[in-house]
Amino acid sequence: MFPVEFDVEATSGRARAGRALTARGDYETPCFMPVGTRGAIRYLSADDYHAVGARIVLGNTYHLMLRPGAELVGEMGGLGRFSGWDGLTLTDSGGFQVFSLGPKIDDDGVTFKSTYDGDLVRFTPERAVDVQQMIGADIQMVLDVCPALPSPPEVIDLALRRTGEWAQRARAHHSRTDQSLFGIVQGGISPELRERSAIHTSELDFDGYGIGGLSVGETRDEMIPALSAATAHLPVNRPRYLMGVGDPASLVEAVALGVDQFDCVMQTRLGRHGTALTSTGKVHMKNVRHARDDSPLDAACACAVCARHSRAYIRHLFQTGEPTAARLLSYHNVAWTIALMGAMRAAIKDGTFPAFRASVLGVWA
RNA sequence: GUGGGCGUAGCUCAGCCUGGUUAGAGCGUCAGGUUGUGGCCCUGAAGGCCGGGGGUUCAAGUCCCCUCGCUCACC
Repeated sequence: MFPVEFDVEATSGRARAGRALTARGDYETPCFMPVGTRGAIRYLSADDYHAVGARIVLGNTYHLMLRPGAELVGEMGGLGRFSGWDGLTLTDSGGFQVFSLGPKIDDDGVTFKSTYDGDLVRFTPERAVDVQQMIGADIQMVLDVCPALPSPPEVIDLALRRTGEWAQRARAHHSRTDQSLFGIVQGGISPELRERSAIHTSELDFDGYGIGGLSVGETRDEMIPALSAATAHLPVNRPRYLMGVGDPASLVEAVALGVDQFDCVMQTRLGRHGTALTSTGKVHMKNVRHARDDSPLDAACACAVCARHSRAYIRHLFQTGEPTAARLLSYHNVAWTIALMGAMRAAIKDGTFPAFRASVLGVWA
């Protein structure tokens, strides 16, 4: 386990601007990590990752294990080298697939039916660590149990207990010293359970801490107190990662509560299907009102798509089903979100974060 | 020219045989949704002189006659 150091460079209330160190380099926070589930951010290539300002790109253990296989990725030099990406990488453990694919769960692990060929796939905390060590991302996540919300208390409680036990097993099993391992806090929308989970997970002394099981059906008003309870009981000198959350209002609220990094598929999913994130809110690019609009997606955006292309052109590409449409909007949405995180970081450092937060909430809340 | 088939939403078609609320579907269009990703998926809306005319009937997209258009086969 690589002992991540996390330097808090500036604070504004509970919000932090920081720098985290991994074996292969550091990253500045607050940080948005685009999702490349199967080894690529959809429609983008490694060259683009730099251009949109990404520093860490996600991969998914479950998907990569099935195709092309963890051994193969390892043989090819690990996820970063395999995908031609010289920035940092993080693999999600497959815990979210426990939520999204509904496998059989027992105390020892989970059994998936492969989404590719129907084969049964057995996953335990130890197996998740082994597979992720082969895939070789800079940061790996423990296998957790992510229940849907709302779920009955006994379901949340069982998920919490298993996540805690599995975290301990993963921690004990992890051996790669050039790779960081993050634990994951669960507990539904209950502040009490979140506090308990945060304390228990912290005692295992991970390199960083994921906060999982949020944005899975609850409202933002339900999410905030649970998130607040979690970050309040996590160590200051380790990065906190709110998993799967990426809408601008939640990003700014989570940063205000001391979260440092995020991932989300929303940016690329919205981009593929025609919605742009802009400084004035969501814009549906398929709408006819853009047909003769020569202006960029967002006049305040510095990305390459906004520098070159009009709304009229992008709408045309969507109307005619050109794959470039999805590419351009995915590119913009990722770049836009990373820029938003950079603006938050700057605002925390120069003392204007409260005003910045209010302005974001004014558009997105 | 003769015989057959087809004309219903922007497109592809159900419905006609056996007449009966306000004529439906898929796709497309328009408007929303999308949160640790299978290029999807979900919700809502707009949009019809049922080719035209005449007839039968209490009632016609539906039955009858005429007509126009498209199409196939045969001369």
